[in-house]
Amino acid sequence: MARTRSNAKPGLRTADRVYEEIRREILSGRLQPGERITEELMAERFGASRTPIRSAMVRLESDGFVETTPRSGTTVKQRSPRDIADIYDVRALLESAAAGLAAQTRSAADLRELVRVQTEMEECFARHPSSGGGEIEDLSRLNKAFHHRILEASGNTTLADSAVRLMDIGFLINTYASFSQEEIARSLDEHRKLIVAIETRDVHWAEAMMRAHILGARNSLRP
Amino acid sequence: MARTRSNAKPGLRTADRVYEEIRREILSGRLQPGERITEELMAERFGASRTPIRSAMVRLESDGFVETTPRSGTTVKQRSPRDIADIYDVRALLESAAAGLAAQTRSAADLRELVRVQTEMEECFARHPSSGGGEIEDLSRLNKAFHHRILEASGNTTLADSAVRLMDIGFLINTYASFSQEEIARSLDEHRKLIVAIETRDVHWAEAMMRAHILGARNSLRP
DNA sequence: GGAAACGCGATTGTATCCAATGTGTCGATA
DNA sequence: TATCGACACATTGGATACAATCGCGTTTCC
Repeated sequence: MARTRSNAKPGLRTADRVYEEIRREILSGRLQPGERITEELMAERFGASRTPIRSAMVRLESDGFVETTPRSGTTVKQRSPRDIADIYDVRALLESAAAGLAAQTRSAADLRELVRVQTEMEECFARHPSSGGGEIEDLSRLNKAFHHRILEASGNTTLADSAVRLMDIGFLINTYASFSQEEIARSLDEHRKLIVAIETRDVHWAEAMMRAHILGARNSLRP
Repeated sequence: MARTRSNAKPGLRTADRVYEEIRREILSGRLQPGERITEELMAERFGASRTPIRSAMVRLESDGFVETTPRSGTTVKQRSPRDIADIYDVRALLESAAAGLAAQTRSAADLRELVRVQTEMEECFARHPSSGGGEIEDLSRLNKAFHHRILEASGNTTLADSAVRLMDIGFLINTYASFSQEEIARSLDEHRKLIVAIETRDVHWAEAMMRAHILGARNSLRP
């Protein structure tokens, strides 16, 4: 079998490329929960040997995206509605604390960046309110960037890392895709208020706003 | 020491054994932060090939114990005092929430187990108050079990997993080893009060007690 | 004498081969 | 016919061989 060796990015490890790609496929739903992943098949798909695939699998399992039972196989991890709800609860806990810290210590650049992302989100939503095609993914990406920036602004990298981890897992169910138009509009409105709270350094408001934002999203999920 | 393929547990993967062992060595301080880990050397030590070592390394990196720079090498991760303090802050956040939930939903078995672990800790401390030898490790292990049980009793596995992750990392600095005798006694006393709070289902007290317990430990750290 | 280029050794990244083990199928037997 | 067991196959786990790359010392050129 001729290994096509698609020499993608120089200096980047094949294992990393595989990890990113499979992760993306899981997050986008192209790989469904419970679906089986065999190393041989993936190796063929990526034109590589099983070695980098295995490396990627170990990371994916450690990051909670797949489940491996020894000598049996690897499957995309299933999550019960209860698990999803739990994830949102913990996110609410972590990110509300981060929002409070961000309100205290945010820099001017943090604020500018938040406004920029928010503006882009609103433009995206205004252009395609019907939300038919791939704009949902843009919206999800921007939303992630928004939350990411607040976490960074908190100044606590452990807090940020823990929350990002949960955000990634939570997006398995592709939040915005299950949101109605009204729910997206409400989410954007909450972002705006969050920005004001952080801008005016209103710690308690920022905390409460973030908590409400995330718990609200949790209750809007339709499995 | 010749590690001669002692495969103690049948059915357990070598990679898992290596992961556990290296992790333990990092946590116990036998592998110092910044120290280099070469696959070849580890393979020799474990009487295995590089393959399971690599697998373990990927997991260790994903779990935040080591750092790998491509084609350069793997080193035990360095953490600044600020990072350590941050970890404790997040633990306080997560575990206080868990304590509150545990106070609400704990079973009789949960409570019994907490009392059992606590009793064992106190006996251990009473036997060796001078804390010279390996009793510190017993104490650390029991302490971990105590916190672990409360996290489980919370009923939120995501919450528990996130906190356990941080606990493991935090023990890089081997909490109890830096505690004075008085500080250990105080810690045990806080555990007792925590048990009472959970027993009587006093949610707010349990939360506050846990927060105080962890933040107190943070402030007792001497780097 | 200093700086850049070259080459060597050390170490990681990938491929492939072999071993171990779980799974499913097919058949024998009560 | 249902159940148990053995055997073949599929798939992962580990070992080994090879390739790529980085660090660093040496050498050479200006």
